[in-house]
Amino acid sequence: MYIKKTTPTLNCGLDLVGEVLYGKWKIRILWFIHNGNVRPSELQRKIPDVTRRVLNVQLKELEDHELVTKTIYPVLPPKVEYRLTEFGKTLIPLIQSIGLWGDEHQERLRRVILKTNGKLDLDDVPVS
Amino acid sequence: MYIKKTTPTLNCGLDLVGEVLYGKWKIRILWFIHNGNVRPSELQRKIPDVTRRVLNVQLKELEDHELVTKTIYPVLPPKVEYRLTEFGKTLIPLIQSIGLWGDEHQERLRRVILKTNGKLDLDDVPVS
DNA sequence: CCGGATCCTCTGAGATACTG
DNA sequence: CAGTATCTCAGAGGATCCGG
Repeated sequence: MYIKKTTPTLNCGLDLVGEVLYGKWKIRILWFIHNGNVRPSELQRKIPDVTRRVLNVQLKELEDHELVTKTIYPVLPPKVEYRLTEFGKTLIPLIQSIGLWGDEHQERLRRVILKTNGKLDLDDVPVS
Repeated sequence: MYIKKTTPTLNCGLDLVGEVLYGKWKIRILWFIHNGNVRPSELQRKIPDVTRRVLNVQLKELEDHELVTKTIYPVLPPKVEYRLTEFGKTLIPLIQSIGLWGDEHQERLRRVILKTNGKLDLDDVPVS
């Protein structure tokens, strides 16, 4: 899940949040970082579908938006760590609530999503 | 602000929420509908930047996902009303929390967003 | 282990015009 | 007032390769 940039006019709080959370993997990244320092390679293992390039791009944006900080250790092999800023941490409860809501309504959500996507499991559909 | 479809594998609640909230205007639509019945023309006045086509597409998806219901009155001129389902209503507190967080951190958010976008309001910048 | 640069794909969403 | 059909396009994000 991710939130995407949209509004030309940034009036309400909802718009502003959209700006900083925009990006396909932002929310997941924040979630995985939320308890401790994380290295890029760990992140990639946790989120296997994202490529390194995109991961870096989105981390950079999160950094620019002051939600995470990046620490570079001048060692060999290179070591980099990300962690949430205090500001970033204030976002975690929200992400958690959203995740909880999703968990609570998991069955219904799966049902309506499947219904809509038309990705019915053809395996289960009788030919009749 | 909007949440976009993403995850091929729908494992956690976060992913599921992403599926149903995916769409550039979904969250705003839900927000505007959240206290009462709303007609398409009203929605468009509230969200002037969206086109009728896209509005219809997203409303249809919200309907398919059982977050809103559509009522068609067989009268002339045509009259249509949308309202939240009970399921849809359970989502409102989350949207509200996000909006509140955005409002609370409004100034900081504007700052970092402007900094990043580089879209400084040239009007307000003294020539000096 | 880490990041950056290039190239390419794909699809959501805008514009427009037409019907009931 | 409400809905649908085409056409088009930007740009987010994926694939790959290379360099420190």
